[in-house]
Amino acid sequence: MKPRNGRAPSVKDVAAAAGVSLGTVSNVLNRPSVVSATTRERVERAMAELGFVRNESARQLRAGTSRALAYVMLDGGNPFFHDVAEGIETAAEAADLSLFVCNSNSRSDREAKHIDRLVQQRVQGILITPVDPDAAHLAEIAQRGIPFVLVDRFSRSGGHCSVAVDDVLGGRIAVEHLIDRGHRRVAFVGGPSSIGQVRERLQGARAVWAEFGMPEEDLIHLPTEALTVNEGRSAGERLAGLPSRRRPTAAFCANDLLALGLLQHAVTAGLRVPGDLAIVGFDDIDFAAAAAVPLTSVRQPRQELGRTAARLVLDEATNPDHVHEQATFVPALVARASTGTVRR
Amino acid sequence: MKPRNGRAPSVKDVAAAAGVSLGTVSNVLNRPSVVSATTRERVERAMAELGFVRNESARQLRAGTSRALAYVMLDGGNPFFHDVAEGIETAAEAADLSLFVCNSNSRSDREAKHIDRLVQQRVQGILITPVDPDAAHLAEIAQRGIPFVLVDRFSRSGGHCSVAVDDVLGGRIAVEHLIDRGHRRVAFVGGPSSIGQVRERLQGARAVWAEFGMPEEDLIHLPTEALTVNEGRSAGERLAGLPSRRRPTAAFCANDLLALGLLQHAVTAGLRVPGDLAIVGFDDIDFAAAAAVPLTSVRQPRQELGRTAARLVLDEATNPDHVHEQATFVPALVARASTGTVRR
DNA sequence: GAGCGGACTTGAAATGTTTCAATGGGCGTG
DNA sequence: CACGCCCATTGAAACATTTCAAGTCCGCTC
Repeated sequence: MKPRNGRAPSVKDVAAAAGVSLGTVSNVLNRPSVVSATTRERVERAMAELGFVRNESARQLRAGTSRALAYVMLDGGNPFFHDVAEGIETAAEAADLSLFVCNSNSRSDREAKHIDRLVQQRVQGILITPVDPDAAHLAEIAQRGIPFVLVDRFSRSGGHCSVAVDDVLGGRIAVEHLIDRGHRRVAFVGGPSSIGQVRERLQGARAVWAEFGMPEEDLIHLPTEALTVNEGRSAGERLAGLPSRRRPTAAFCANDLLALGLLQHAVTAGLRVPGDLAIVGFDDIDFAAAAAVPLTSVRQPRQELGRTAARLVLDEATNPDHVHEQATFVPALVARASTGTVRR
Repeated sequence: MKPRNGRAPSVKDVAAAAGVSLGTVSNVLNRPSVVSATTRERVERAMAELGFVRNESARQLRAGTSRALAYVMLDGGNPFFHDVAEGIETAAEAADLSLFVCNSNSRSDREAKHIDRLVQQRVQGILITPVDPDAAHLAEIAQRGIPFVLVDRFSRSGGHCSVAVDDVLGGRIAVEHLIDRGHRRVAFVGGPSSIGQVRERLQGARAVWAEFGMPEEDLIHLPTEALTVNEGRSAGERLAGLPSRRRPTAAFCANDLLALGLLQHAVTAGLRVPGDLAIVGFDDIDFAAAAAVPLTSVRQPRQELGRTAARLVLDEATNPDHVHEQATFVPALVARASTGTVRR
């Protein structure tokens, strides 16, 4: 490799070094089959010697198309989103695209900023788990004609693709499992209810509760400010503070982070899990199975969620006959020790 | 906003709509102060009407400089790296740069592919926690003149900046803490030893063990294949399989994921933690504190690691007098319940 | 030996910005 | 009224690539 002289070598430099024209170098790069073996080799040697690397900006500017997809995730601290991102990356890799992963950290302004940049980059498509699925800046993406898929959220309008799990059903199977195990007083831990997921999981829980003829007041909603471990702990405190006649024997948490926090508080407070308090989480992140008392959880097919979302966005990007699709997955209960015993 | 007609509007379209020249539109974008209030307003209105978004490729091509930094992380499944990424993002945001986060997942080929793409994108700088700090493709980045910082690894050669924690010291304080708590037989859980971190933490552990005059064979190395929860569990099995005279009363794990796996196995096997087995982890990820038995861990200043790395890479990118720097942070023990009691 | 066809290669245009020297217009000053 | 100055705007060049119509060369056939 030649010593750096400040400027990165361009196709022009390569062409000069190899004694061919610009067009030929470009052909070596993009249609190697049309150039003869001997020139190709000469050009490739020149590239190696100069340390040539194609300038993607210029390529993109001329070709008009970028080689990247983007995923804007809601909470980088929640492993669930990582697993989704892995699924997307798998699909992107297969399509020979880069994936830019951004993290909005549940902040709408950060989300908007990321989107802005991605649109400026002219990414081929945007996958997003939004802070608010009805936000104006989302509609703008679609209007702009950028392929775009909601991940882990439903599209109310049908104006774009979405990929999600049936959360109402998820709530149902979680609570049905608890009823099955003999619990007659159950807490639902989760909030804020501005999050659609939370509302729907609670709705499913209430529906099945009623169907089993249980009194409404025995399904207690413990609201939280966010879906984090910390909030789970604090919910634990509130739960412990309830008068014992009203205290639930089981809790269904809106996600695994809450459940882990609640579990920790319970253990610290000397409660046995599941003896004194059974716990069900949601998402089935790896840490759920790895908790000191392995956590029963409602599994979402995380990787597949990501792969499907990527498939949809690519279809929208390349297929002129694309029709928007709302992919729905069915959640499944994974029973573990945290709900292990049947109450007498 | 006008209806889409296929092509995204360019500065040329905006100029035409506003009745000004190209240059003026560009000035509105880049040096708003030099253009008069009335024209600026007219141009801005035209932009809004047309839904104009600057084409970043073209900007970058002409300006010669990108507006992005990249972090290639080693293991997206480990929250530690997330926290580092958050630190980097904070700094990037302050400098008004985008951050591309890539995940090599400990695979050298994926790492190389990511780097390749980043170089093609002409990112301003690359931060990386590499699979192998001596890999050839790392040296190439530097040769190419791209600012570049090793994160959570030491630069042996000094040919670039690095940001890391003193792992030998980390190993020392972990084991000293255990000795302090009265443990006389301790396991070191971690591997593969191709990872520098693992070697150094073990080295620190051995050093302090010897200094306290403990017999070498009572510090038992339980090697693992990776630093994951699963490997922690399997180490737990091997540990339980040891004859009781040789079985350690405490384990120091090379990271928190291992420690969480080990903790889980111990609890499942009916061991009390810390009564029967004390556990110390490393990194102090949030899940460590959130474990059912809160985990004692050696804390690394994760966010600060990231912020410092970003600072260094930006300095290298902008300051002609930049000198490479090896930033070293001091780890600190965070004692929690998993090592709670003093053995008589 | 003229003509033809195929295999490679060339050269120029085009992509959407930024930059910067040059231009124009208005206004105050002498 | 001429001059000079300043402010705002303009127009063209430059960035590194891709694309594609046109060109060159070569060997083969009749």
